[in-house]
Amino acid sequence: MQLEDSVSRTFAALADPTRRALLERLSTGELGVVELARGTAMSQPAITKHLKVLEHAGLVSRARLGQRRPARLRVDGLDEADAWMRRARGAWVARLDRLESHLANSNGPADAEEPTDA
Amino acid sequence: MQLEDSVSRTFAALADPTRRALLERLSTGELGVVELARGTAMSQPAITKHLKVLEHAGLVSRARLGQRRPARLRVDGLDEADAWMRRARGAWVARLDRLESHLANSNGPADAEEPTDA
DNA sequence: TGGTTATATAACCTTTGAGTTATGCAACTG
DNA sequence: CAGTTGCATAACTCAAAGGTTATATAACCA
Repeated sequence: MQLEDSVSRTFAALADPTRRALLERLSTGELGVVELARGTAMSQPAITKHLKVLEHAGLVSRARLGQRRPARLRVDGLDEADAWMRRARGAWVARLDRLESHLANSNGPADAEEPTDA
Repeated sequence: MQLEDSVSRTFAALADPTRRALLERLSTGELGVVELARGTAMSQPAITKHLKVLEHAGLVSRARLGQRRPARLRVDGLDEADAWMRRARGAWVARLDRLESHLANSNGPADAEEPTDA
């Protein structure tokens, strides 16, 4: 996971409901590890690990505030993943549109569905 | 993974660069397993597995076309995950905005940063 | 019918992920 | 100083992810 690209790290970080819940809670303000651990039925080390994953994905940053290291959301951490999704959806929809118009124009578009390789 | 929620399945599916590459290739049209396997340096069973993950995430559907079972993109498969990201980003930005205006109005907003618990 | 092609499944291996408890360490507090 | 609090790390378990090869199934072709 260390060697993966940024988009993969972000999606992987978001793929865990526990981590998404942490992000939601952090949207109300910075919180420390112990505070995050309360109310999750999970141990403190587990939270630390999840925070490390989120930090690696660029979704949170850790501060140094005396004895505490509160986690803070990084809003732009979503940018790359969001861009990927937006681009993907755009391309897919565009293709479906082309396909529909093709279907409307000609009446024998089967060759667009049947790959030449098979 | 079977028991996970839909958003988690989608993000997990997108977290693998191989699967994202498959999706990109599928955006040019339906493709069968063997065709997808060509050019990926991966075995055919691996592709079948990835397709199953993508199908479970609602990102592709499999057709039955004679002997072949071509995979087709499902555009709306991204909807839930996209909605989560959009909602999250909205909430985060909103909070940062509140924080900034708060900082601009009063000059002692430290209590908004220091959780009462610590 | 027999052979080939497309796909799925089985069995296996290795790596990673997510969690635990126990412990260390640094910083604050009396 | 001693004690406590916040967090990190170590060492471990267990399950799942991602890949492989070998094999089964099923449809097409001659």
